[in-house]
Amino acid sequence: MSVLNVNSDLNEQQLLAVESTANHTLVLAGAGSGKTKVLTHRIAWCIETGQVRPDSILAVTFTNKAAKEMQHRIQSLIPTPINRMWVGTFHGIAHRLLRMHYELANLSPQFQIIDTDDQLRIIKRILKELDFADKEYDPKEIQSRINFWKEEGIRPKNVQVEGCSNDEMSLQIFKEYEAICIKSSLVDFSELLLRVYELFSDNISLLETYRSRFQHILVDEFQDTNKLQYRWLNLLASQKNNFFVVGDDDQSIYSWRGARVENMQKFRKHYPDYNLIRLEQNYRSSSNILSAANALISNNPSRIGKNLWTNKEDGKPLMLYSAYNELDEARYVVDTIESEIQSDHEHKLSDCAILYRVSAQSRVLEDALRLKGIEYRVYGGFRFYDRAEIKDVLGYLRLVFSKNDDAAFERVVNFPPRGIGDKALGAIREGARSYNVSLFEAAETLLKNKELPARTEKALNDFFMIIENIKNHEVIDNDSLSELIEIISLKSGLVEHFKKEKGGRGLDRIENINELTIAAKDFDGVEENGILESFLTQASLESGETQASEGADCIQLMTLHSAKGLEFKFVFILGLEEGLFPHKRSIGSMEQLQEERRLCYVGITRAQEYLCLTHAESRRLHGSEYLTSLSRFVKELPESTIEHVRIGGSFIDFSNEEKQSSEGDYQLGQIVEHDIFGSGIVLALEGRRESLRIQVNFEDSGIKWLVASYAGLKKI
DNA sequence: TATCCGACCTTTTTT
DNA sequence: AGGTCGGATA
Repeated sequence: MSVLNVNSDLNEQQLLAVESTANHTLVLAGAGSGKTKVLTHRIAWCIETGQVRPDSILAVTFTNKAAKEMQHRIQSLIPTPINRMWVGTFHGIAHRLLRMHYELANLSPQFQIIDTDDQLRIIKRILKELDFADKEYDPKEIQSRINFWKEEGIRPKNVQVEGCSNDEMSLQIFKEYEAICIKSSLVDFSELLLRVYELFSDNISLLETYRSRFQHILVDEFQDTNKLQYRWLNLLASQKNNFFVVGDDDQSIYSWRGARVENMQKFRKHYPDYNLIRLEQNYRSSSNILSAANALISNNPSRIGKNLWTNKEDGKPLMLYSAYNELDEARYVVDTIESEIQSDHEHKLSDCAILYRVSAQSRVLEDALRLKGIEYRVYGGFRFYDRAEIKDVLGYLRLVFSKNDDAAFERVVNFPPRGIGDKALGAIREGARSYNVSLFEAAETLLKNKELPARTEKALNDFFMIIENIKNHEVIDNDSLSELIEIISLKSGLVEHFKKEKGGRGLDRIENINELTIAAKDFDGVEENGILESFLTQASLESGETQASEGADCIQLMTLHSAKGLEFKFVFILGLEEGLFPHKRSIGSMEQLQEERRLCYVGITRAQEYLCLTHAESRRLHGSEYLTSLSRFVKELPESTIEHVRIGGSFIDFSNEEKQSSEGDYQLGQIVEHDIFGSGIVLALEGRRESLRIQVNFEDSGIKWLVASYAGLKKI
């Protein structure tokens, strides 16, 4: 099929984008408007019309999944092999560049990527060593502070401290952290990006090489780029390069992890000759669903602005169900799936998604689905390579690979427990610092010099024996990674340890280790150096989406965040209540509230034919029960698109339960007045009757916890 | 050194 | 409710 034919099924706007001849193009692509289609067709078109060779194209995405899908879709459009094209995530591409230019980037050739967990471990260790223990500092907070700095492109030497003691001490940790990373050749996620940025800005000739190599740079989900990623792209994309970005400001839902929608405005400023193309025809949703989405998002004042339209029929109205509580809500959703969807053989279970704001909401649903024997799959949550047992095995693997991997040493030296506690570890760290060697080498030295108590000495010797044992096997079968992992899981005592774990949890873990062995089989028999490296890289850069049930036909459960980019015939959005959605942590700020609204917009626009919204009048969350009020987002939807579902017979079933206490007098979001503090908004309720405590955000006096029976609050 | 118990906290997630 | 963390205890 020729590309011209392929392009013939594009609409006018899509075609303009695909064949845009401007050097810089910003495509404002509404939900369901064929964003990926435009991106893939453009690449296909560029190659096929002979304008560009695949290896002068750089296409950047945010997830590995998106990268793979893009590659796949392009290849299905054109016969030219595209494996020399650079398609990948920011991190994947950065990693590739650093491996190629490690010397210029001041890295050792065998630098290791560490993940969030390893990073936190290092920070905790630093805190302990610097004796910050007495102060109430949260390692996680420091971690995000450090990553925030890095994502701003800031090194410790560039930090401007403004007399804030918290910052000062974070800076001290930052310095120490950087020293450790340099010493042990560790690179964290934000470091990957920052290094490449510095690599390019410090080596103009290298930058020029890549500028002329990557004639075309394309970016997906541009609204999700952070500051550093933008600077990175901006460096690479000179005025001469062809820079093509696709994004939707209305779907920006990741500002909390550094995404900057403003990058879309920046693009317009940096590339003034840019060509702006709006994709506004929606091919996904029925007209009712789209009207609801449009009405909702129009309440956000700061938008670039676009209006999605469709030539589809009105379709079914949106259903709004008012549940008595979260159990009733789950029951209604599951019943509806059973009666409306499962009964019709035209429909597959996988056409159907249940979306919610917080992952804690999935429990009740899972229970209800299991009760009915309906297959389901929960997306997100724990990722495969993040599981503790997987990281344990990988820890051994890393240590076998490199003695100098301190993070791996710490993880594994006393796991499974073999009597090397804090004290022994402290001595080893001390030794490592004074001899300026790795922990592993320090331990060896301590052992040689007989500086340790007999018990520790024996334990440590055992540990070295294990590592030695594993290594010997490696020599025999050095082309079988899966075998090596099997040997590790046995010799390390991990499997034995997990077998003893109570509650069946351990068997799951062993199962996961087996899966890791299977994943490693892909690398078996590859006659190439650095197999271990590439396996470890895959483990740290990819989340391991390979769940057995992925292809199975089942109901899809996920948070609204993880639903972005997907579409389903039937969508249920649950928990439309003030305080839950919009979440109470976002209610206080205009910016965050707008982001919640965009999240709701993302949710609504996932639906093709059928959309059901629910809220529960009473909800049990974190152990206590709250009375709720309907989400403002529902009130922003046009009444004409909504049908209210009457509460079914099940209401009676629940009325037998213990009656709600009078805590119901207060609702989240309610305005109250206090004699001294003035007026404020109820943020949270806890306990009941005389022990009921209320958290109120007072206009003048800030957030306070009050005991309801003493406070004498007046409802307004 | 390992384990158990109570205090505390609780949005969203990719690399 | 359920997980994590730190201190106290075996």
